[in-house]
Amino acid sequence: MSPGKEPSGQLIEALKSLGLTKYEALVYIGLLQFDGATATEIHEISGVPRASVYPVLDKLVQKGLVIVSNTVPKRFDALPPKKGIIKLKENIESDAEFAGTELENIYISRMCPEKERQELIWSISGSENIINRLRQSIGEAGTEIQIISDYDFIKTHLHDTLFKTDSNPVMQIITDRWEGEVPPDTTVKIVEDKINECFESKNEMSGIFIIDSKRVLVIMSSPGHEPSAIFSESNGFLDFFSNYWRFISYHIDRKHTVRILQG
Amino acid sequence: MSPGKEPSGQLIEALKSLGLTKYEALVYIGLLQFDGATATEIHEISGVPRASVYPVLDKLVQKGLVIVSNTVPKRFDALPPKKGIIKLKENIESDAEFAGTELENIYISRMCPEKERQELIWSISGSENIINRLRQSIGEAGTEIQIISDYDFIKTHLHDTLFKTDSNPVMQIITDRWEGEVPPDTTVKIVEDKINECFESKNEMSGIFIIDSKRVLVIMSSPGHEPSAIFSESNGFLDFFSNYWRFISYHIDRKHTVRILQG
DNA sequence: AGACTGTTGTTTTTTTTATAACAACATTAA
DNA sequence: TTAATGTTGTTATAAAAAAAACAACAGTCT
Repeated sequence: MSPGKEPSGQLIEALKSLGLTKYEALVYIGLLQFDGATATEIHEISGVPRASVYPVLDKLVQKGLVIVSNTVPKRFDALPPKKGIIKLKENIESDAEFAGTELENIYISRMCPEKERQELIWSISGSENIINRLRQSIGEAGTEIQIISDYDFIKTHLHDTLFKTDSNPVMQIITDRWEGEVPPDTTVKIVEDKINECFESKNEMSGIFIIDSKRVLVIMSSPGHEPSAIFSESNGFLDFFSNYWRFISYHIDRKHTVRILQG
Repeated sequence: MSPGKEPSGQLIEALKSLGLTKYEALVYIGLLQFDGATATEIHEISGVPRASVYPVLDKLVQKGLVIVSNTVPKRFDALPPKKGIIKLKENIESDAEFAGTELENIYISRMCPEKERQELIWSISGSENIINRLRQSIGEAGTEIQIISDYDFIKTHLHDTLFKTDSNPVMQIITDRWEGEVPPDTTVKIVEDKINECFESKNEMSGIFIIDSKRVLVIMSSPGHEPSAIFSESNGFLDFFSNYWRFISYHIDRKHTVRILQG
């Protein structure tokens, strides 16, 4: 029995996060390669110690990923991968549902010092988390959105969000270029030369987003590091960035070649 | 800081299967109760040792479930439960997708001694797994389905499947009663008295299903035990149950009051 | 006897959970 | 001012639990 090439660690990790142990993953993978194998064959294919194969198979049967023949020796048959994955996800899904309602109960009865929270400045790490928070804030915008950001970022992460706001806020966008349509109620200022000077030079900021003059999100990404962002509703913070925005807006009108698009 | 009532073990288990550790779950739950808490407060609410709170929070931040203020002391804010769960599921979903394609690759290049497998008899445990396999077999039926089962079972688990077969097989059903419509091409024999005698008395079988004279699935459920089933394409097995079916069918016509419905 | 299956214990290893100690800083009281 | 006290954030390390690995044995078949 050739052991086949052993499965990638990544695959096993993936199966682990679906609720299997390393052995369970190995045995399941082994069974997919050789449907109807005996315990000893599984041991040989998967590299799992023979004595450990039995309890592991028990668990897999229990989880409904494997069925057993009642021959001697026993033979085992694995659910095809698609169905197997669905089954594993089902188990997780039901847990997720339970946890969801349970946590919601806890959440609605929480104590929450809103007053002070507002003055705090929050850090967000990881580009995905930043994008999420940003999209949410833009989606919740009531009247006004101010943006300084390079177009690549807007295009890849924000384009749809900007068109899909419920309350049609007035948007002012300062960026380096623009493709396609401009959203309604929107002014796009395109700084054709050296946009970098404005916000990408020293401090590595790659974007400033001010929502309803009430919330700011500033993205900072220095090369090499994970991108991070700060988010606040603090007045001081807001004043600073509102001023900064006004300053930039005024500055580029005078010093740069600016093209204006109206939505 | 009142510790609040401690979260149910079930909730923590659910969150564990979503990829959190016990501590991570406790801290997240704690933060939901008291948004914007400091590490020490979290320790007090959640019961997690203070020194352990920090690395746990790191991981939660990493997973995008928590954001940090840059005050001193640091304050922490949890993603609301709905979004938190979605985020956790996203991580799992991407793993599931990866595992799915990866396993599929392994699966298509498997070696599979079909010849011998056909002669094996497989055991399936757990009612859900049994139902799944049964529904699949019925769905794949080509020409003929023979069923002996009590109507409660058919009604709760099989009703829709029987109406939705692609290839309109001829169906013969022996049962104890029937409600509503009868599927097309179907003969239902209703044994009005003592159906138990046929298949529920001693051996505790609660159903026999023969598909295309090619596969049999026999469900056995003794009270107290988990229901189990055997499934086979073995000729000997098939012969036995085909004969059994014929025997029952003949027997009840003569000894019992039978009502016949035609679909 | 020898090869193999299925089972049962018992280590070893790894991951989580728990405790302890420390430096940095702030607050209070003498 | 200094000493005493308390708090935060870190680090190291011990204990416990879960997984993984190994060893041994009885039964079965050849």
